[in-house]
Amino acid sequence: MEATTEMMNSNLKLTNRDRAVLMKTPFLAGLSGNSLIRMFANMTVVSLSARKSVFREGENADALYCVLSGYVRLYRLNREGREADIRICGPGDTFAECLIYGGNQFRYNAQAAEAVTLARFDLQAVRELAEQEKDISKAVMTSLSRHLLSTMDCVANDRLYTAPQRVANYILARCPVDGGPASIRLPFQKSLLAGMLGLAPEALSRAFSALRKTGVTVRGRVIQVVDVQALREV
Amino acid sequence: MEATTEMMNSNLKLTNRDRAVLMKTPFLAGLSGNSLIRMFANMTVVSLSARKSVFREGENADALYCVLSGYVRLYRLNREGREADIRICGPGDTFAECLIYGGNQFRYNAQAAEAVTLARFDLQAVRELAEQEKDISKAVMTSLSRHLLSTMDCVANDRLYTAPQRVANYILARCPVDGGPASIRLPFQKSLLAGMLGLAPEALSRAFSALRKTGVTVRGRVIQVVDVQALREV
DNA sequence: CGATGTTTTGAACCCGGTCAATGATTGTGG
DNA sequence: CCACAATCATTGACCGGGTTCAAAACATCG
Repeated sequence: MEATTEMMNSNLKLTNRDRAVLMKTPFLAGLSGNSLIRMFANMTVVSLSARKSVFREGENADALYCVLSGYVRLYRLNREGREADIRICGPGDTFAECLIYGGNQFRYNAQAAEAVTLARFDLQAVRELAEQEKDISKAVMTSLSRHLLSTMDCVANDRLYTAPQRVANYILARCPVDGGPASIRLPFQKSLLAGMLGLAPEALSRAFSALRKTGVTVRGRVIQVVDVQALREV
Repeated sequence: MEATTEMMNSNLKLTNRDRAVLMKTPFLAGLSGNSLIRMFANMTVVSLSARKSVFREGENADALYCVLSGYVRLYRLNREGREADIRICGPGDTFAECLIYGGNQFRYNAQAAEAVTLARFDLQAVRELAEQEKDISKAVMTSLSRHLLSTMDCVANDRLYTAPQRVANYILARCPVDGGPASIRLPFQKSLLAGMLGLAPEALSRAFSALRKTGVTVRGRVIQVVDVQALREV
């Protein structure tokens, strides 16, 4: 709408790093050279600054996306305008791929949680490619399957565990070691983690302080765990 | 384990009704005659009485299922043994299809909520068919997409709405009319609906009585709505 | 008509949301 | 490089929705 000078929707060439991310996603990994070329032919690179909208619920769906860098929030609104995150997509994650065979409208809002670059694939083109090339349909199925399993995990986590337990699960899933001390660094702001776990930011804060007695210390984005095994007991 | 005399795991012929259900699922609808025959060749019919387990989390995944009649609960357990439903599958629903390209172990428990008959498809055989036949891979993608969208709906519902609102949503989604009075019949026990909405049975009961003042009356499995439009305001 | 399983209701409790105020970080322009 | 603004994170107080446990009312089925 308004003619701002800030960068957005600019079509750029892939950097080497972006290209490496792209090749490792389930969505493109394992494609033959030919399929890869055809996918790239229907791809554009999109850069968005923080808080910009990628698309909104109800809009006509013309593309699916793959995150190259940064994080994207998928969320839905209720009538009063409260937001609930459905998924947080980071580098390598694909979103809106469920629309290849699932309808023609976006079913949720997508917003850049920070500055992001995305690979944008034309939906209709991917539909046609998936019909023709077996390795592409296989990649779509793999991507959909993973995505579905993780969303089912999300439902189960919401329903089974309390806030401190969900935070502990998150930390444990990212700890490189099986026992003893560990340290991880959050790849994004805490408010984003809160939404991802289905919590208000305040609840995440309280969960962290509740975990202090289990040997979890948080300073900025760095989380240190005294004993991974002990955290597993929570 | 024990040698009971009750019917279970008996391989039966399809009834006409079961066959009709099967042909309308996204998983088989739209298949060519040839693909259909090959799918049927890898299918067996399984009957289970209420509360019997179809499979358990962690078991080696060798099949996917399509519900022909009755309802199946997909749920997960926490360490203390509390259960949380992830999905309720009714006639025409497919489950464990995410394992075609998503791993070799069941990721949740599946249990017959009542007497059920299921179509059981060998997972490895479907994998191979999906590689060969384009219409089969397309059916798999369609099924996965729908399933994913509905699971994302579930996350959003859990996070956005209160118990009475979720119940109202459930009723509204099943009301044949847009306004005025309506009446629907629950296809299963209330405790199953409770789990489906992420509630304890008591909470569902209270939600129903909270909806009385909005013109919702419940008698047994029959739910009557005075004014559908009014219910939409909740 | 008992016997078993299901639903409802009541009471107590607790988790997490909301609001408000204070601290900590980050970013920006002088 | 510092000072200020803006955003983000933490903490406290409060409240409400939902769970849990226990008991009573209802259904269902033999």
